[in-house]
Amino acid sequence: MKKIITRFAPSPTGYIHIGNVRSAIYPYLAARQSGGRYILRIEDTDQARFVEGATELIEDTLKWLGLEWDEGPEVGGKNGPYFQSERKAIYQEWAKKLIEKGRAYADPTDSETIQRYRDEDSAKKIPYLYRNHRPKEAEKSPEEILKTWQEGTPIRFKADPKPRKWHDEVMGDLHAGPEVQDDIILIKKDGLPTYNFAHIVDDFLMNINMVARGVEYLSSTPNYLALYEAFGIDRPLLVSLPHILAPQGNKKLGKRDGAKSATEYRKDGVLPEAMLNYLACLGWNDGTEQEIYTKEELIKHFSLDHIQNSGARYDEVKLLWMNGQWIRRLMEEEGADKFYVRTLDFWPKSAEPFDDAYKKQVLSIIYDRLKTLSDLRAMTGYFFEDPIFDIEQILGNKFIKKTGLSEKELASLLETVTEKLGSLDSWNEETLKATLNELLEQTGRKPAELFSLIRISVSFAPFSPALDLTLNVLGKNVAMARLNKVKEALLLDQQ
RNA sequence: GGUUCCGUCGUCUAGUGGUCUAGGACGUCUGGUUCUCAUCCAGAAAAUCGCGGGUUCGACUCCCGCCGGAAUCACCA
Repeated sequence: MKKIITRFAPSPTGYIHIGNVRSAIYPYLAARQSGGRYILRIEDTDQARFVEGATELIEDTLKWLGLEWDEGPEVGGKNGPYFQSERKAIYQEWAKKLIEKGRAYADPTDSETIQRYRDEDSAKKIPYLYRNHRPKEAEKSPEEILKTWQEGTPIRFKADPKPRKWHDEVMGDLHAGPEVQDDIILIKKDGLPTYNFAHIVDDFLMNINMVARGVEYLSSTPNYLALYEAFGIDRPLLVSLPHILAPQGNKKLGKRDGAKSATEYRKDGVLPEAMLNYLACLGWNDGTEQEIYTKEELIKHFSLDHIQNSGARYDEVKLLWMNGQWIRRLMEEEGADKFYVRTLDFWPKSAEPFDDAYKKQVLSIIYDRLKTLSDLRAMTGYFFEDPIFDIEQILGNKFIKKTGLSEKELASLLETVTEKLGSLDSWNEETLKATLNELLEQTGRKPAELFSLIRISVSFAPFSPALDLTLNVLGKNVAMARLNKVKEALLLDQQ
């Protein structure tokens, strides 16, 4: 297999939201699968849109997802620098090569004039193409252009418009006519290159042989092809990635739709394994019926030709399902000790004074009902502090209502319970399970009735793990105290 | 408007001319797991494969037309 050398080349204009993370994931998988290289390059040529700290945000996302890069910021590499703003001289040198070949020119036309061309063409209802307005300076000799060019004057490509065909690894065989090929800007007024030019140069110098990017670049591809041709260099494998669609409508998912950053999901208790799994499988599948993939499995099974060529709708519900799957899987594979470390930021405040051993116990009986780690906050409160006491919650419970028992009778039922549980010398899962079963027999109540009464008395929660497990973790003292409190309240309320 | 791309259950998808009276997953609904919620298990509903022609003994799969959706037409990436 050919070694894929590819890159993720984001612009530091803010966080990368989940709609864009796929264009980081797929090249990573392709590179790792082939034993190639994955390069991170920061495309910061637009000074106006530059956002302080955005690079760190991007790096953070990649690290969180486990997409480590072989070259780029922090790690360096032999083809650096990896910030385009530091490569200005390189682009200018390469632009000059094009001038020498007679394929580029310095264009002094001011923006008002350009706008006028646009308006005129639009009034005439003909497609606006700058090459139809090519200035006389374009006809100067290369020597003359090189001699007089100075920063401040943009450099434009001299298009070679003709029908072009190419192959896209996702979209298949594509073609375009000359009407989309134009004299694109190579070097801007500020001396920095445009994306259109910079990525061509960088990809070549960094030996990149596969470029994956969103479909929005499809219509610019003929211009890129013309540039490769003008330089006489081989083009890399081209991979167009369809957009991820917003939950509503047919537009691509964007920050306006509330598209969160990948790392925002980390705060919400989504595991990176689940995020990676979900995003990789949104619009890709290996032809089998497998749904859950580890990173290693993704690397092994990934293939470009199984990437869907239409947009995929983002479905947070499925992401959360997948996260639940991963929580269970990791708990069962890694064990509570190891998995517990991942949950440290997600416990309710009331859990702070408790030791790790106790929280691990809670975790191990509650993990299988978590969708996100942050569910811990809402679901475990009664393990750490006495729940808010509300007698109505007991009387209003549908299972307790079903018993048809009066408050006095409920109190006496609880009396039986506390007596029996209170006499337990050894408080553990086995003895509790046995005792609860005995109580069932002794009282003649249905499990739903008796257990609901006990459950609510100790938790005041709408649900809890199995009763024997819950009681065991709470411990005898806490459980007995709460049961007694409810019992007394029922008697008091009665009078 | 020009150009280009896309079109299978509500959603993500399998499907490369016959094994498709279209398979899986999420979601929904039903039942089971001698307690709740969830997990797990079993089952159900859910796609005239965008529409219309053609090629073929046979088309979701190939061809043409149409319709619908999207992208792009910057000194942004």
